[in-house]
Formats: sequence, C-alpha cells, structure tokens
Amino acid sequence: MSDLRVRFAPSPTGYLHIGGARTALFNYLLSRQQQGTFVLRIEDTDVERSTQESVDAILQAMDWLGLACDEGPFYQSDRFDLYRQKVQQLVDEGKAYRCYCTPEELDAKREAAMQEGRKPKYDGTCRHRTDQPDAPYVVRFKLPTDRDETTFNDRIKGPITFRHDELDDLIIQRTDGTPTYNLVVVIDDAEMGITLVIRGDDHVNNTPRQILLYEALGCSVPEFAHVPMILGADKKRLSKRHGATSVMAYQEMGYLPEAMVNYLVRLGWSCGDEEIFSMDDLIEKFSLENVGRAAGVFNPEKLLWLNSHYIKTGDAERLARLLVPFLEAKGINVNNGPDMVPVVKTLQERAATMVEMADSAAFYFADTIDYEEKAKAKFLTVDQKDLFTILIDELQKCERFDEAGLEVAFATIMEKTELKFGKIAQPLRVALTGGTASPSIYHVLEVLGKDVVLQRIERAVTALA
RNA sequence: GUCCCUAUCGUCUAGCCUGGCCCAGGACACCGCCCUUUCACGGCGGCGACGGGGGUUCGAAUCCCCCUGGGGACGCCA
Repeated sequence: MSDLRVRFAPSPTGYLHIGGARTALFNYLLSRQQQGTFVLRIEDTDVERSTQESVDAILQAMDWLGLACDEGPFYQSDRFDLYRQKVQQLVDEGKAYRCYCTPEELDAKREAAMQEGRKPKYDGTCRHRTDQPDAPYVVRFKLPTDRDETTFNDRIKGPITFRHDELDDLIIQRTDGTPTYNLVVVIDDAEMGITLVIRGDDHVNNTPRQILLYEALGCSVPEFAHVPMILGADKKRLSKRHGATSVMAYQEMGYLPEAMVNYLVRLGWSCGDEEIFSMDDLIEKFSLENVGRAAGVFNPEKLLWLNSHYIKTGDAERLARLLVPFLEAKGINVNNGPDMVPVVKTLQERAATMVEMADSAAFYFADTIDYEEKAKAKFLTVDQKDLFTILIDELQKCERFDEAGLEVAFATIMEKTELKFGKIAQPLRVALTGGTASPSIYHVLEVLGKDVVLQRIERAVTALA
C-alpha cells in the first residue's frame, strides 16, 4: 500500500458521461498501479439538483466499467455539520466574512464589469463592514494578501501561475447555510487525505482559490493533475448533440466495457504505437507523463473499431451470456433455437456491436424465415426447384452435419447439379437465413442442424416464384 | 472583454524535455488490390500533418519570441 490517495468526485446531477468516466478511469488506474487508495465521493451539496437516481446511475456505470473504489461512496450531504464548523472557524479567525449583497446587486455589478471590459469579480463591498444587519447573508472567503500570486505544479500541464488580482472573495456558504463547491472540495480532499487530485481541465481556474483555502484551513495542499477536456467533432465541448455521452448508453448500444475503457484511455494518453490495452496492461503502463495536454475530439468510429476488436477476440461463452438480453429485446426466445455459443462464434468477426450481433443472429431463432424482397426475387425462383430438391436429398443423406461432412455432401451436390459452389450457396443461404449475407454457409448449416435446415429448405421450395 | 490552458495527417497520437537517425511513424476513417460461397475478417498498398511569421543554430517538428486558431474559467453549479 503506497501513500497515494486519489478520488473521483462526481456530482449526481445526471448520468456518468464520457468525460467523467475517463477521469474516474485515470484515478482508478493510478491507484491500482501504485497500490494506493481510490476514494469515491458524491458531491451533492447542491440539494436542488442532486438525485438518488443519478447516484445509482453513476455507481452502475462505474461498476460496468470495472472501476471499483476502495473507500466510499461518501456523501457530502452527510457532512454539512463539518462544513459549517469549518466556515465558522474561518470567520472566527477573520479569514472569512458575511456579505449582505443581494444576487441582484451582484449580477448588476458583474454585468457592468463585463461591459467595461473589466474582470467581473466581487468588489469587496462587505469585506470591511463591522455591523451585522438582520438580513440574509453569504459567507465569503477573504482573499489572502500575504503574497500576490499562487503557483502550482500541475502533474500534466506543468507550472501554472495565477495573479491574485485575478481572484476575488469567493462565496463559501450560501444564504441558506449550505456550503459551496470550492470549500467542500478542499475540506473533503484534506479530511480524506487525498494526495493527488486528478480531475478535468475545467477546474484549473479553481485550483489557486482552493490552494488558498487549504492554506487558510491549515491543511497540506495535494498535487494536481488536470486532464484535458473531451470535445465533439465540431471541437465544441462534448454534449448530447454530438450523440450519446452517457457511458451506459453505449452499453445499451451493444458496446463492451473493455472497448470503452480502451477507447477512453487512449483519448489523451498513449504508450508508443500501442492501441490495444487490457485493464491489466493499463494498470501496468498508465502514466500521467504520457497524458496529452490539449483537448481531444471524441471519435465514435474508433470506439466502434475497438468494440469490434473485442467482440472478435472475446470469449464466446461470455459473449453468449451478454447477447441474450439483446436477443430478448428483439422478442426472441433464446431457448427456442440452437446453442448460443456456436451461434456467437459464427458472428464474432462480423458484428461490431452486440446489437448488430443480435440482429445477425435473429435468423437462427426464427420459427419462419422472412425473406428479404430482393433476395427472394433473385434466388428463390422456380428454376431453382431442381437444385433445392437435390439439396434436400443429399443433406438428408449427410450423416456428419459438420464442416467436413458437409464438404463431402456438397461435392456430390456440385456434381449432380453441375453448378459451382457459389451458385448453390446463395439460394441456400436465402432459404436458410432469409438474406444474402450471413456467416459461412457450412457454419450456418451446422449450427442450425439437419432438421431445421431441411424444414427451411422445404418451406423455401413452397415459396419459389 | 479578462485570465488560464493548448497547437503534428479529417480524428486519436509517436517524435519535442536530451536539436541532425523525420522529405515525420502508428491507429481509426477513406480509397485501391488480394483472399473469398455471401457479408465480414484478414493481408498488401495508397491518400493524408509539423497553423503563420520572426529569431537561435552548420542544422529545428524539436529551443526562444510574436501572431493566429482552438478549448476552459470568470455562478449563492460542480
């Protein structure tokens, strides 16, 4: 066990999205690699927007990705007493003060500042007031004046400096007495002994304020690593209009968690020319040093490619289990058909998602085949009658209904019909699967089994036109 | 507007720190060929980038400066 303590701290105001998942992943990987501790903390101080459903969704997504935490989940909503106490402490020490400015006044000032091209920051109106009006107030943290800039050494971006005149007295407690993000994140990271904060780029600007708070609270400052944002194809921040951003939406679309993990980690991180990484590879090879510094564009096509790779190379038994719900979603009764594993094996190198695999597998389980219009018109014609008759005859006689046995049978069929293999396979394929695209015809025959095969050919004969 | 970050093929990136091995490598996508009973898989090949301008240097994708582009932040959200 090393001293490394990292955390993932999502706010439960929605599902776990792609960006959050990557942040969680980086935290997880580093904690495993260093045998550190991975803490999960739910940042639900915004009581209005936080929901239990979101918490559940986030937990479920992390579980799907395989990102188990060592401690937590801790809920900030359980810790309000602690935060109030810390706020009081800061006030008592003269490091924070009550501000009676109304939101309207602040909005107006902010607006005016923007208009004039000034930095829209709090002007410090209440900073020196000594009276205590009987009016609603927030508590502000008094920007320390003992130095005029704050620098931290970001583990990904290097040294970053902010001048204090860019900062203002930030609100740490709302009118309703609840604490705000910048305060609680500091208190909790300190209390939970977090030594390295890995989070999104969008927090870089918060970092100096937070460092100042650590110092005011007398806590040691952790290290920071800010990972770049993920953008959509138009280089705008990734959002719904770029397609699915929810991790679990990808599960529903038939993606494998290992594909998602592999994709996410490679978006912004690299290890030479390697592309394929298992979780174990990543735990061994991941490093903050090789995380890029610029924002990256989410590329669904590469994710899809990785998914097809993992389907292709995945364990058929596991894929068979995963495939069942996708088949059932199509109204297919999987007990009414061939064994799942052989079915999966015929489809692994042809399906990029589990949804696609379910689509392609449907014919195996159909009671009666629906023929595709074009396929039927082209291959189920009356002049195929003789071919199908011979096919029924020879397949009936075929004792070994596997590739080797079928090859022998087909040699005879080719001889009797004087047709090349392709001329036989296509009509047969349509009879068996309803379409012109399917796994190898021998495999289809074998998986379907002699009875079903003969039954389907006979029905096709009645459908010849 | 102000501040912060950032900049290699369309996209993800290697290379940059420790200049020459880079007329820039890999992957996805795209195109072509091959394999082939269909669809795929696979194999081979192609297309395709150091944002611009100044320096420093015998030599710069690599170091420095400026410009430009992109992203982020500027909430009683997190």
